[in-house]
Amino acid sequence: MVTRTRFDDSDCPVARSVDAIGDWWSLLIVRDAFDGSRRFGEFQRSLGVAKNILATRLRTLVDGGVLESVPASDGSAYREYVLTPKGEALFPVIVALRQWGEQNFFAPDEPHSQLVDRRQGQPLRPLEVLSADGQRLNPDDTTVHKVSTQ
Amino acid sequence: MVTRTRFDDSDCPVARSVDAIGDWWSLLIVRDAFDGSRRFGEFQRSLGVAKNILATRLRTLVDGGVLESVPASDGSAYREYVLTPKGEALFPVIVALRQWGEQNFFAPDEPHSQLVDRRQGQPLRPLEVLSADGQRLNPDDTTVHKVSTQ
DNA sequence: TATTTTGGTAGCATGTTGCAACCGTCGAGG
DNA sequence: CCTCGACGGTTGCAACATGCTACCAAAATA
Repeated sequence: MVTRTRFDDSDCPVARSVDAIGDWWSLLIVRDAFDGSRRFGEFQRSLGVAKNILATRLRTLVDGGVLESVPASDGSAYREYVLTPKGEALFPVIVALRQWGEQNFFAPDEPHSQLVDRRQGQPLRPLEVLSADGQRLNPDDTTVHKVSTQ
Repeated sequence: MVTRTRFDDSDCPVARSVDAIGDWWSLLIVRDAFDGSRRFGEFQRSLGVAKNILATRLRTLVDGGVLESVPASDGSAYREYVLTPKGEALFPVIVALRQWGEQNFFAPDEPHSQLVDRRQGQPLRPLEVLSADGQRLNPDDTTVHKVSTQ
């Protein structure tokens, strides 16, 4: 089990997010789910993870509301794991990780899998952090505002 | 040590990213670094992590090119840990995690720390995944394009 | 010079991961 | 039906990672 409740009381959203999906396999499971994996065996073959680990991770993600266990779409008696709306909301996280990886871990000519617009077949535009009025922001342009109790 | 080289040969950028920063503490260290933490003790007090763990994480992040160990800015003989350009490029990842946490782990009226535009004091605009021509994309609008060897 | 702070390391208990073996259920073929 | 392989796990155990505490040297402070 992944039971790290140290920061459940944290007021930092990053900490709670990391608490939910911040281990090695969970993010890759979510990536595969975006990629179309649904069945236990699909995740297992794709990730090469031990079955007991996968089972506990899937349980944790289901308990955390990221995945949902639903009857198999092909009519069989098996079950499938699909992203909930909360899980789908992780899309920008996965895209951000993907773009960071592309830019920092691959030589310019090195082949890698690429996420593309299904319509145009074009790679995506790099994510931009924008202010409320649409200005591009760098880390230095932002600051953490501590909310005491409100 | 964090020695998970299982996916070093993976062609998926997400896997390589997760390999570099996908453990529980690394992302929180990076978050604190964006937040202004520089010294060993700052990270330790902020995170409440054991010192040996923090030491190994900092070493791993420095080895991975995310952080850099530089002489202390106050002229003392100590050293500081600052983000490299590669580390600064994680900004969208942290913002994405923060926004996901805000939207999914806090009651509407529950107080939490907030990242704001330093100029306006306004919270940031939610990240958007855009196609090359600027259209907003949902997960279903994208697909992974496998690059074989090119 | 004495004392505290800083930034670690060492040892050990505990928790987590991962491999392999096992096992009940499902589904297809005959 | 009946059998046999695939599916989706669980269990036991070994190896490894994590975390707590104690300790320590160098740097700052008084």
